Amino acid sequence: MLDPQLFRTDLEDVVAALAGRGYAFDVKRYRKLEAQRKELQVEVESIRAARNQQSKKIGKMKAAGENAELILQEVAGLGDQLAAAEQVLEKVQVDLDGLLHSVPNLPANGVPDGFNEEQNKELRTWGKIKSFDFEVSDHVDLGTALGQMDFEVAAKLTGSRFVVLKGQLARLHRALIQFMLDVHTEQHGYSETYVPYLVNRDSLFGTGQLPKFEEDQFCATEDDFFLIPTAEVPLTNMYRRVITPAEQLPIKMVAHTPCFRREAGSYGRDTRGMIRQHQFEKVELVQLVHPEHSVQALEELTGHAERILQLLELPYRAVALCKGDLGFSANKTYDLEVWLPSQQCYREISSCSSYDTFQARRMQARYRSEGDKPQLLHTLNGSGLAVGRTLLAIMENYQTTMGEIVLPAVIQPYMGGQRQLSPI
RNA sequence: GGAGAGGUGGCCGAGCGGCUGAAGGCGCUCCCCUGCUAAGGGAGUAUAGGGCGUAAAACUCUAUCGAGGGUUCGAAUCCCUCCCUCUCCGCCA
Repeated sequence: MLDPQLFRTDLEDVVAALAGRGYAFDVKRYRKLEAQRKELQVEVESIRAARNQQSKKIGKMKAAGENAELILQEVAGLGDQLAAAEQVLEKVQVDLDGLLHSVPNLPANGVPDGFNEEQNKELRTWGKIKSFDFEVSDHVDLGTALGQMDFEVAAKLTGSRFVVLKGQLARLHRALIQFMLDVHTEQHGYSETYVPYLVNRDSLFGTGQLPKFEEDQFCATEDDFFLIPTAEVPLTNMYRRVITPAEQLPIKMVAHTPCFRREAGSYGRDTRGMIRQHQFEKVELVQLVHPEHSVQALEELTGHAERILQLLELPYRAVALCKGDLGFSANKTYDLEVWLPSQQCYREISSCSSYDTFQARRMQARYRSEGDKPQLLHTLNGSGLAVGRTLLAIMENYQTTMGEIVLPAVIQPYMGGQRQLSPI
């Protein structure tokens, strides 16, 4: 969330910045609630102060063996007055919190203007798009022909948007995870972390998925736990209500987890294949940094994700999301999009974002420099990479006319030296 | 799942209805003393929110002793619910 102080001091600027990303802030409602809040809070606190003072007096009188009857009667009325005022304040505070909690982050400097995907800005492309001298298949046809990818049996087990992988393809899927983790831990300085896949409401609130996006989450209602939509949630929330000594920053963590998303509202999109699933694997990078370093950190983190694509020799491009395409909590996002021959276009395979203090404020994740007060730190994260999409990108980009899949050199050691996948 | 014990400040630990934002100790910061080291003396040492302030400070109010409710003029202290930790038993990958 944004600093409530910012709304009080720079309302105009905040509203303008929000309009830039297509968010209409209800200024009238805010002004009204904030005015009420202020008045009521002052009232409640002054009643409370009066009561505390009197109660203390009663204590002292009783200790001295005096009769406190008179004051006691006087104070009795305060209790009801206080309760009534508190109730009204509570209601206003809840409304105000609700309003502020659903306000998205402000775009960072330099984020391109625009309200939708078309206005995102391509920054660079990498790798050579292969030309095939035969009709390319998509990963569904390739996987089915291999006899190692089965959507129908997954549908029987659960429903749509799930997949079963078998044999060498399942192994490749696992190998990609190992490979990514190895690169990030050994070359990029991330600390490997294993985390819960079920989290509570506080955690989802901390990273910004709640309260606004509850319908996108899978909930274990019995316990009020949620299946994580990304490892960002448990990783970042490890530092919820923690004050980290400044010299321990940056904190860099990497985790492989499954991710679960209901994909509500995307019923018609990417219904074929592994692009959009309810369950998928991801290797996630998270950094907690000193505010002065977050701009640089986003560039680095994005580079770390790009490194995986480069090592796998998959053509991709990097895109800066425009203001209107930013996620709720992000102030800046770079998407990495991998080339898919079957679709003749680039598709998202990684999303790297910085959040300035937006998540940190919700989580109260802070750092402290020697002798200073605790300050909110900055959070960042990015996929390094989405594993399912990496798998299908390899299948499509490395297919042969015989329907085999040639394995990128770096992955072969993880496949027992095997050099290609062939039909079972 | 059964039985028990607990959750207090950076840490240890007292308190079990008022004078306790919280004794005492450790740690940390500053000052004094001692020619180093060790020891000693003194002061300070939470976080968040509000009001007032151009800002910082100062001042002032409020909240916080696992979380949420309740009793009371007044709750760290009494009652209820929940969460977490530990010990023993059972079960289990």
